[in-house]
Amino acid sequence: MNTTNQDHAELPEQERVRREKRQYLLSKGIDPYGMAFPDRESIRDLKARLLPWTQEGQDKDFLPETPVKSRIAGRIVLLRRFGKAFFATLQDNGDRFQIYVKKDRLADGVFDLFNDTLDIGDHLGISGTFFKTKTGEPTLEASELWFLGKSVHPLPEKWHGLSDIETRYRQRYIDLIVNLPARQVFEDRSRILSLIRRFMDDRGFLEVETPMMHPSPGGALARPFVTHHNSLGTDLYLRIAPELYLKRLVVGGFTKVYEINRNFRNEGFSPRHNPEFTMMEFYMAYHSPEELMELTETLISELSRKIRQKTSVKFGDHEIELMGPYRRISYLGSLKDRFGLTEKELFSEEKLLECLDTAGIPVPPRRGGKPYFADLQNALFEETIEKGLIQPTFVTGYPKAISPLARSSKDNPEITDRFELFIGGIEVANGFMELNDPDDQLARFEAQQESRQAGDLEAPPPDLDYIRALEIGLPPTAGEGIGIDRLVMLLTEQTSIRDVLLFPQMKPEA
RNA sequence: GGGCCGAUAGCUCAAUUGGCAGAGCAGCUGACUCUUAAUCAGCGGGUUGGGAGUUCGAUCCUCCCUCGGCCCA
Repeated sequence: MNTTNQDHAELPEQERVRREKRQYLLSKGIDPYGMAFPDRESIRDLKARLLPWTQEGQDKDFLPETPVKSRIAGRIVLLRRFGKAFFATLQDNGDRFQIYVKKDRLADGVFDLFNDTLDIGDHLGISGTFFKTKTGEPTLEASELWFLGKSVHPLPEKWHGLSDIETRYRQRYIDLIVNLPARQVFEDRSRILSLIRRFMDDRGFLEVETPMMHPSPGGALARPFVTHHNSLGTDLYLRIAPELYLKRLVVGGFTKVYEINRNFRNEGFSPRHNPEFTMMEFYMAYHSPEELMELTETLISELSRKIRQKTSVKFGDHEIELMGPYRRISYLGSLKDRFGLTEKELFSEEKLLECLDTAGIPVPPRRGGKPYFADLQNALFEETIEKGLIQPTFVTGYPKAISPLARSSKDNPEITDRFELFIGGIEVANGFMELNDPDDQLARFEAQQESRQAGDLEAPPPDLDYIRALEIGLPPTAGEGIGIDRLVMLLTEQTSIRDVLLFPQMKPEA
């Protein structure tokens, strides 16, 4: 990245020429980087104000009785020169408007100065009068111009734009300028976040912020990132989940809380995984998982209506209906049906291994700390059932062995009151009745500790302060986590998580 | 970690069997005061991602590396 002012000779021609223009402006006493531009009207506001004269099918000669004037600013994204006049398209906050600059309408020398130095990419301020061209295009004719920022690096070509995926992610600022649909995804993302907050606030939830740096990782099964606190002299872990802190708050008397923030898991990237990702977790004391599911259905269909103006989305090759109620299947029941197993065979290692073999699924390794049949069941479930859950489906009745923070079901102590929501084949939400028996919780932490000692790096160590909080007493509480990035993917119809993250994680540039 | 695919001008892409690396846009020069992918005439622009090898000769074949995409674990 060469940024010196003098040594232009070695730069690519286009950048050299732009830097020379910048120097020329300076020599004429014009600041190529401009100043604040007061009394500016946004292009969005200007377009709204002009609506009476610019609606579809209106005559090009239909103009306001008294001339409409405006001061707008924006980046030049298209430029058409005509010797003694030029048309340019300004882009301001994603909105575009055409301007027309005519030599004989400007003070002496002004036209040549701008015409000789303006390039696509530059920021320009203009004061002018609204008119329509002979083809009916709403246009602002310049009476004065201001240089608001020289762009010394050329933008991608106007027609094909920027399509190189790597550059789009690494130099997102260019992507956002030239690919307006990409920009729209992030506007939608922002609106989704604000709609979710309003939805939760309207239902009496309190938004809270709990630590991102944990002395001990917990609340999920995942490898953490480690960081170091210098003055404490101890390692800290970027959180893998806020769960244990949020439930401490329910113990503390906040009966309905939620947090929307980042979690960090030390794993690889994929079209559905980024090492840091956004989750909403929320907890409702005295409520049930049943109510969580209803709330989730309402939230998702409402978001879709507000963002997409309908309740269905096109996701990859699928048309997905997001209006509830969603289909429900049972974790163990679906396995029983799929493989024709009896209740007893469902827990037989021999029988489960047979099913894996038949389905051609690799056998998971034997691990300490939890019964092997649970890992076998899970491998079967993930490979045969989960992937096919395209339309929204709640899976209920997860086994206790893979649900270390969920309460056992009253009817069957081997399964928990837990559900996961799958949409488009991906896990979007995970909720359950929280385990609030401190002795049971301690026993499950100890089982995880065994897994950990047996080499399972995803199993977290016991959190004894959390046990102490449960001893104070957690009311019966239902809690859920919703993967916000994945929800945004669905609602914006993007099949890669990187297209809903402004700056997805990338390896360092060479 | 494994497999497949990709990286060529600022951007989007070509390049026959291994034989002087091209086009459009963008840029520069000139013409042009209603264009909108403006038009017309002319000109410049490359360490073909990096390194090694085979060859008289490599964008092309072989190997290694970097980055990216998809699939798998």
